[in-house]
Amino acid sequence: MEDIIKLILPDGLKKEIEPSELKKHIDSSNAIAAKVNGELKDIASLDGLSHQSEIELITFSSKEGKEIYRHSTSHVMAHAVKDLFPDAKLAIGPATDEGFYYDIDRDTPFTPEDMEKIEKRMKEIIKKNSPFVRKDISKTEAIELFKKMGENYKAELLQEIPDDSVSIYEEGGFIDLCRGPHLPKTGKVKAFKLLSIAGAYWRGDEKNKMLQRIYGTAFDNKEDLNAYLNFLEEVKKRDHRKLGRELDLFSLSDDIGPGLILWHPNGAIIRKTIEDFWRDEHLKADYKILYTPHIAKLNLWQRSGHWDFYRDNMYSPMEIDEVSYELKPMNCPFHIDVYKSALRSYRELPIRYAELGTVYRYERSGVLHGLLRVRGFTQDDAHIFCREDQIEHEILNILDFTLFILRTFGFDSYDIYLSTRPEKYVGALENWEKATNALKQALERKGLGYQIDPGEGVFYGPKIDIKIKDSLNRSWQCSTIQVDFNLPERFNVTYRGSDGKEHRPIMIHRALMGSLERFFGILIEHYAGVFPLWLSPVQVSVLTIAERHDDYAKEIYKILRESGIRVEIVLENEKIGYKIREATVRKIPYLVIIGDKEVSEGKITVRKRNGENIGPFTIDEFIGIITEEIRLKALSLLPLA
RNA sequence: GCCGGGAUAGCACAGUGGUAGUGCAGCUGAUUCGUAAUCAGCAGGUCGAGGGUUCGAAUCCCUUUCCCGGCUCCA
Repeated sequence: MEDIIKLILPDGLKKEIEPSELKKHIDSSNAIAAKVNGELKDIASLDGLSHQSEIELITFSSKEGKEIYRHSTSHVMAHAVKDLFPDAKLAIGPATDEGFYYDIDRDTPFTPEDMEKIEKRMKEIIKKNSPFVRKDISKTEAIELFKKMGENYKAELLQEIPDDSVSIYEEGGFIDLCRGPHLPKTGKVKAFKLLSIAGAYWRGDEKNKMLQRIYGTAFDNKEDLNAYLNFLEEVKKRDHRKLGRELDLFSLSDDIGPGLILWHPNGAIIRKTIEDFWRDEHLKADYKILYTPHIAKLNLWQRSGHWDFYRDNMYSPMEIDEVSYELKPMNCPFHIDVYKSALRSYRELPIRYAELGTVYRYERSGVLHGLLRVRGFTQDDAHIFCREDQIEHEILNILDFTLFILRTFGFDSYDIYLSTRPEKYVGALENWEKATNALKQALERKGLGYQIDPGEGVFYGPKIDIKIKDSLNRSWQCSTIQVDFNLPERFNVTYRGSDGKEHRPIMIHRALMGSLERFFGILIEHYAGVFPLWLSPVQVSVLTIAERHDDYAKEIYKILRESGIRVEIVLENEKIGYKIREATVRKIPYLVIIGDKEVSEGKITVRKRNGENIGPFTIDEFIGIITEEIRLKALSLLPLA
């Protein structure tokens, strides 16, 4: 048999080559590993391959390549840590989507200075360019080896590996348990950076010991590393907590309590604008708007099952006239009660109740985070009561509606997940089947790509989650659509069918933005605080050059205000440069400049947020332009005017 | 909740045991000015809270609240 290798180059090009030519291709493509007949292998293992095989060369540019690259870097880091701190015990050190980490057990915590030392040592290890050498040994041998080295976490991991033979990797005298593959040599690591230290439980279980996790990232060139570090800077600049303070949008107060948001006027007007939009669109989509109380009798929550399933997230009951009441963590039982306030006919269905419902949930103190994770928040909630045969159609409607709302804010790329039946569930298997299929069908009919999250559904029904991608391509989960068989059962919700008998409706829970607080936080970061005109707290600022222009400016201001524009006027005794700077820092979309020229012509000059000057306009022309931009909810300032 | 770090004027920060500081913001005055910061003066602090050590604590110790980075969890 002829020795032919089917080679797949990193760019996807296929070639048939002689084994002797392989090395040349590896070198020229800068491959760091290879897939042999679909299995990931070290470069070194390719030597002497003489049979017909298919070899795909892997470089950093592929997802697998990055993973191998960063995983190897984490080994180098562990090596450096062991060199500097021999008492440290190693746990696990995998690659992540953006980098890598290594969990380490050591009595004294690592300091930023330690990180510098570790980085320095890593550079030395990389400079030595020692090869990563794989060795296959028996499991018992391996356990003994790691026990002797004092690496009891590794020994524990080994106990659970079912195979008899395991692989270890050695590099410059440093040995680690590892499935591989790895870079051929440490010198392949071209650019890396240690980023942070944090606590992490051994195996992610809070009952276990807290270890120290060192995070880092690695790239195959300095430019990409720097680009990534710049991205992290950009994320910091956009932090909604920072922008929230700078733009005076919201605050948290020690005196009020953690996880409870104060919406300042600038944030509140944005929220009001979003709420108005939300309500208008819901009415158009044939939803009915509800308002319901913030507390209800404990009994209600017992009946709904929340008291059993959700108690950890609920606040302690309060006694009112010897009856226990609970702060609501969800809106559903209230909507059910409204449904039940009358006898319902099959002709009425679907009934769609929507509410901007404020709920309170206990979140552990360590997880609170600005607007993104809070204890009191307003859900853009709705519950749809429908017949079984209406589910698919309703889901289709909701999907359209959701994507429309999200697109309005500039979110047009999504990851969609379909979560199926978990181990603990209620309801008949057959219903689960039907509902899951209805969700699938709807997604497929919309041509929406989705992933299945097996077993990740809620105990009462399957669900669709939509994760949006923001302008930095980060994913956020906001929208959720959940089918529920449980609550209609528990509350004995019925409708009268065409047969005159009682039937059980299906309930669909759905939220589009999720929580207004969280969505607002995401919006702030998505826009970097530069809100589109329709959302901007101050849409136009009228600035004067000198005091003699005040009267004319006040007239302009009055006209704008009376046209429904959110406008302010700055009559301060300051130079125009100062006023423009102040307005620019506050990211105000349009500045109306009034000086001698404008007063004499009876017109206005406009400076756009991006620094561009437009005009002169008559005030009516300008109002025409911006009211149109507001009406369209345009995402960026109109290019021309 | 857990591990680590932190809290000093409205904001951003300096201050390692000996009289609490800087910049911006604020107030007052001067300046009347054409596209990202005019100048001068003034005022502003229980140094997160409580306790302790000390002749003396923003500084050292303990407790506590809150914040930050993670873990776990989630909208």
